[in-house]
Amino acid sequence: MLGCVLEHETEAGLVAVELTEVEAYTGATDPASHSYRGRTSRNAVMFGPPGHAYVYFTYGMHFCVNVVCMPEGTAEGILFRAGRVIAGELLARERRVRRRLETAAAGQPSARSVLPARDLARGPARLCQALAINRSQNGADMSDPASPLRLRGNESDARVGERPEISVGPRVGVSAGADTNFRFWLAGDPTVSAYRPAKARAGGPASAQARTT
DNA sequence: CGTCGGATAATCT
DNA sequence: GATTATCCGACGA
Repeated sequence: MLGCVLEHETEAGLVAVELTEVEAYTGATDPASHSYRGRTSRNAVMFGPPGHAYVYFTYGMHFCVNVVCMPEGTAEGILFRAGRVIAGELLARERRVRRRLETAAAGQPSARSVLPARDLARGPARLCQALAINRSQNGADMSDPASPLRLRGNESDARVGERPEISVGPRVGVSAGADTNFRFWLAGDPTVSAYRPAKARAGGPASAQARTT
């Protein structure tokens, strides 16, 4: 998927990103996968045909998008973690800034300067913000060129034909399966998100028992 | 620059 | 009731 283009056409216009960072989730064999414990209403799309979008809501405020990768019944997919905006940067910037203002609305106005271009889709939830991907895109067929949300190759990239250098490492923010190197990114690309380990449970496993109030 | 805590609600146990 | 495939601003170096 690295180097491929994900684009979303809405009434507001088109935004496209070249994927620079992805993660694999291998379902039944992967304790970090949402589909590890079988089918639920949330992950149902993962059990469907490949090429469709599995969009999920997390942390009470963020969306992330995967592409289903295996035949019906096998719930494996690729999470799109980051991309470089190659079309519709103004629209992407609008969406990202608007979200930022909404978040800060209750507090004091932020005196921060302009968002750097590399941060527009740097991270799975930011990528969904920039592309306006939400619950209503869950199940969309991204393999259909006529679909508003679609995947394609990147024929216009000057690097076509070259072999990109791909780095590999553990996935971000997962606790189970943290030792599996299922994260892949274009080496040295500035739009790749920063690695963060899963949030440690306060004080470690021992204090989890102590905290029984 | 790095590290930390709060926000915030669907989902699962 | 706990956890979460995250982001942002604050703070300290």
